[in-house]
Amino acid sequence: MATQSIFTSKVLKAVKLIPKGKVASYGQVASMVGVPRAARQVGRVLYEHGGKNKIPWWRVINNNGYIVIKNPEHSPNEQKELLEAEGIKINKKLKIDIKKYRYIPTKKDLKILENDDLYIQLILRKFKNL
DNA sequence: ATAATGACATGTT
DNA sequence: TAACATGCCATTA
Repeated sequence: MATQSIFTSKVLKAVKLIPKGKVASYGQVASMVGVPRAARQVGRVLYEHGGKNKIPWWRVINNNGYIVIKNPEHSPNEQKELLEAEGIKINKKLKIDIKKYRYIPTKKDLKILENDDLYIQLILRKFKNL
């Protein structure tokens, strides 16, 4: 296996920070690792690494609250069941009340991801207003 | 070095 | 509400 890029390793680290019973959006994870507009890249990382190294890939959904997984090894229904097993309610259209379940990162977690103080303040404000 | 790709996000119809 | 359009950027070809 090739050496992972900084971006990839940070994404994996960030996803592991999402607590059981909570979810985060792709764009949110991108912001957490310092590249706010790299949501699609977060999706690609999970496509490759989902199911490996205890990565809780199922806790990442899109910003509208929908399960949008496209991976032959992990179906939308599998993701739904994994989330329900953690106590999250999901309707028939695979929609989640993201306002209710969204993980708001802590300063400590954002420090772990090597963000500087100014940037941390910035994205904390951003997610608290959701 | 250049171009295409896509587990997204956001604004406009 | 849903469909469509545009912007994005790490990877890959």
